[in-house]
Amino acid sequence: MQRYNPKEIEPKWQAEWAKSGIYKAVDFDERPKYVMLTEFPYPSGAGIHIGHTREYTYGDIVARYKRMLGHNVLFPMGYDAFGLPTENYAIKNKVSPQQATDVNVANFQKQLESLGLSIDWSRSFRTSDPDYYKWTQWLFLQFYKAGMAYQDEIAINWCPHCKTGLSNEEVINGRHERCDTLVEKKLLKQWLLKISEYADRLIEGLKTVDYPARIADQQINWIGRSIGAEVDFPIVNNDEYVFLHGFTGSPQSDFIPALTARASSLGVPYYAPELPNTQNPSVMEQAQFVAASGKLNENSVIVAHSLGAPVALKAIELSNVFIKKLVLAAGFAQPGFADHERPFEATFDWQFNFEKVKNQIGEVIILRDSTDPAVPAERADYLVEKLGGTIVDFAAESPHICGSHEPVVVQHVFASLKVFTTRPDTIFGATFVVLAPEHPLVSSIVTEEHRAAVNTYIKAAQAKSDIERQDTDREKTGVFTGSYVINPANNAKVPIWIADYVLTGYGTGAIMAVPAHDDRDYEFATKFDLPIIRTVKNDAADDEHTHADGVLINSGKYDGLKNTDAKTTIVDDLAQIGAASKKINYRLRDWVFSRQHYWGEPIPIIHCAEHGAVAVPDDQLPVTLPAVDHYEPTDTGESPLAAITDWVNTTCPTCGKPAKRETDTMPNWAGSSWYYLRYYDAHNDQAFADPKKLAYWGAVDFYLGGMEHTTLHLLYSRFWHEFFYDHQLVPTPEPYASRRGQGIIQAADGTKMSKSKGNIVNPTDIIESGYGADALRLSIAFLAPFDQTTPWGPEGVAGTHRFLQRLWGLTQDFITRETTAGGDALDDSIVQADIMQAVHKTIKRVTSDLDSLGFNTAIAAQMEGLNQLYKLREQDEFASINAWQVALENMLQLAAPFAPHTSEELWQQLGHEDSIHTSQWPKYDPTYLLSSTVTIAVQVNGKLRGEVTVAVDADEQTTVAAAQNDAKIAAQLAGKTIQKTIYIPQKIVNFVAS
RNA sequence: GGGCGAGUGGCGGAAUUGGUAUACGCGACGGACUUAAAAUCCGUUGACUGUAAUGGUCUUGAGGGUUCAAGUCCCUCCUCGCCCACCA
Repeated sequence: MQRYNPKEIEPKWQAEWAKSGIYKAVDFDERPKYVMLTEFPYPSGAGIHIGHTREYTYGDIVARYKRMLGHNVLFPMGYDAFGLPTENYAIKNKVSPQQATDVNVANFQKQLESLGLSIDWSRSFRTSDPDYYKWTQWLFLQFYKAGMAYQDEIAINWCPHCKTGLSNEEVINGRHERCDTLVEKKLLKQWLLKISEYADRLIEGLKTVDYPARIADQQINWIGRSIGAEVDFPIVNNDEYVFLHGFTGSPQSDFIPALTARASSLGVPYYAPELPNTQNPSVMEQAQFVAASGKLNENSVIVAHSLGAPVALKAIELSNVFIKKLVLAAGFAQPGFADHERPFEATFDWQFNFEKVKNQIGEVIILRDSTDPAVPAERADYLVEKLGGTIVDFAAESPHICGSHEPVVVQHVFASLKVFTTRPDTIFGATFVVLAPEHPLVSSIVTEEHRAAVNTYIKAAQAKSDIERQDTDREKTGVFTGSYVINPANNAKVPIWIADYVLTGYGTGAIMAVPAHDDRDYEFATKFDLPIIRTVKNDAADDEHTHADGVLINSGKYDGLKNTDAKTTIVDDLAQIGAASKKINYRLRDWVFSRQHYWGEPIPIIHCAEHGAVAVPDDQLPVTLPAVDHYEPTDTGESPLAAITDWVNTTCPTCGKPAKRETDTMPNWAGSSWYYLRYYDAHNDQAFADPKKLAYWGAVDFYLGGMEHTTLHLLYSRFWHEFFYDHQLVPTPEPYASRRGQGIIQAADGTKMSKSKGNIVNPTDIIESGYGADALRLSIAFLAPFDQTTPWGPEGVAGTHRFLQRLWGLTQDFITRETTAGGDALDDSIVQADIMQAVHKTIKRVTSDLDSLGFNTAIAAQMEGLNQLYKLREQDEFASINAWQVALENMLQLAAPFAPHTSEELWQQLGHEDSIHTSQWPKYDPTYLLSSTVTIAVQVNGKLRGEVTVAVDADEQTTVAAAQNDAKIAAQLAGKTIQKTIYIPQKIVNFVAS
């Protein structure tokens, strides 16, 4: 009899499998396809750890199981090779990152092979291969060409240790997720991807895939969709308004009353004259009238409608004063008014000293109505040409901007502060507003009296780290600006404060503070003694997540309304006067895509003085990394590539003139955002993958990975894939049909495994110690449910090793048995049935456990089955040869996904020439499970008092009688009357007695 | 503060729709084999109790409830883990 020696059989079968290629996935095969994907590893210098082993063992078990069920399984593996750790390792060891990667990958590959994984290595690649990153660059350019990749100078997260910018997702609790360094803010020109444009799609798509709730919830939470409104709070200032009506108009016509109403509510001075001879106007006469009014000065905001425009321009020219702002609504300064007989043209020469007028106006806004039948669109272009300023295109309430509200006009006339709120129902309780210290309006609204205090506060806020600023336990701080806004709901004048509890990056960077219904505002109001007005009775809703049925109070005409209804009603009403609009905000920010490091994919863009950022043409891809000696990161926010002038200097693809390459590289999340697709066609040099192969393999059937990637890689790759789908690059809207996260393995004491604690267990050591890969795989899979975090120590391997030895021993005993022929001994029929029952019970359990990813219980079932077979062996010593042969074969097949080497070896020793791994998964036969008797638990008053064995088809009467007659039960029932008998067939009898 | 999940022997963990709690394994203890140890094999192993029986009582974080019957369902509370977090 051979001894069980995994050290001998494991390498033997690994070599054999590699030779026969049984794990190669076949493109376009007729069997149903199954893509089993596990996250590819980052090839660090440390080699694989126990977490890799857990993930890949699970993946391999599923891959092997599906293969035996008859699927065309693709179980691929590659390397996520770009990134900081390799670069750091290379710098430290004075080798190139390419060389370091070669060494590390070779080591990983060896270790992964020693686990006996059924990977199709022919499809392997590294993200740092130019053949691969050519397509990463090409795909980036698809984003760029679609306007989804853009450059912006923004304050980004900067890791001072790694000397690179980071995305929001890479910052955990204010620290870089990789090195735990406190993140700083740095103003840098960055490439960004517009992931925020896919916010809704990323939420909606989750409904179509099979993800556990905790993964879906985490992504939804991260995207952070908030439904609310933007509300304009007019700023109280020293503006003085002049409203000039148009031809045949008056201060009562069109939108002028809306303006005067707003001005009165603001309590600011305004002048809205009736111009002379409105039915037969002379522009010069009207302009002289305005100029002579004495109402024009440096605080003037002039609003002119239609013919009021030339009147205003001439009046400014005549008055010789500087005015603050000019708003022209459907204005013009040339002849050609399509709708009238133009009686005024004769009285006006249409000659302006535009040079002079332009210098007399601070700000010009030209409102152009797209539905205007009277004033041609070019009139506005002419005005901008002569006066400068900006054109605002919109569709008016009534053509030629003659509506009675015209909210767009109102918005552009009065300076206002935009806030975002999810609680517009509480607006009557908004007793102050708060700006983030970085808000762009701060410097223009702060009064001289408060400027010094405000500046001090802003400086202090900037000096604080994000960690400090986001510490919720910190006491509220803030400073008054001296300015006020008008609450548009009740026209109350409320103060503007600055405080760092308002964040610049979210919403509008400004809030309306409702201390009665928001904890933070309450804290602030209490500290600075600001008024608190309760406006919703029974309000349990501090944010949009809860929807209590509160009723409005202290809210004017809205009193008595349910607050959930008031949210809509109030916004709708405010929208009427241009003071609010519905708005959805997301916590998700655009993806900062630039890294200032060498070891990454160069961003394939060329900057030309004339043509700006130009995409590198497809035929010039890949833009390869230059081979250089020095590539250390700089502290300046500039990539080390910038110093390699030979590489940086190039020519513009558009004009051929000298130009410079983009020197930032991509984050290492880039290569991993599409790698699964490359496995479908790993060596294609014409496309990132052949569309036919993409169509054949489709979505990944099962993607297993780490929970820590939920809001990083998993979210990023879904975003890329959805974008690809929209651009007809991939056949499915979602990349992964099903996703699961495996649990974390902790050290035996329940703490995190870490280098510094020295409690890391190296899987290779365990394999080489003599236990072998099969025992290691079993011990990890047996440990706990696959998605549960659990402590692990190598002691468990001894247990699964024993199981394999027992499996080995029983099979060897059978092979070397002394009984030869004559397996049809007369008395073996009962044992034979027992053998088959034990095996088929095991087949049933293992199969259903595998279907539900119950790896640990699938192994327990096999152990129980084997224990039973050992007991049965004592009864017949392999007399029932045929039954034993089949039983052992089935047991080996059940073990095959878990212990591929041992099962293969024994399978072949039992006489098979083909691999067990291409054999067909055994099916359980229910007829073997039938038993002639059944044991029934008997309770008295709900307490277990005994059990009886009855025929499986015994009826209620027989069973209850048997239970009652059982000695123990009879003793319990003595002296009691049975009130009720509960009978559950095949399971239980319960006597209720007293 | 918000979201999600979990509390079962010394340990990892089992337990279809409520229906024999503690499967399977580790560890521990006892025994066989051995000069000895390892390995292997056999046995015991939730707690208390002791009338040693085919015994009794208790036991799934705590307390209450529903039910013939609760680890499982309901209510209240406690503890732990993960994710998010001054996101308006």
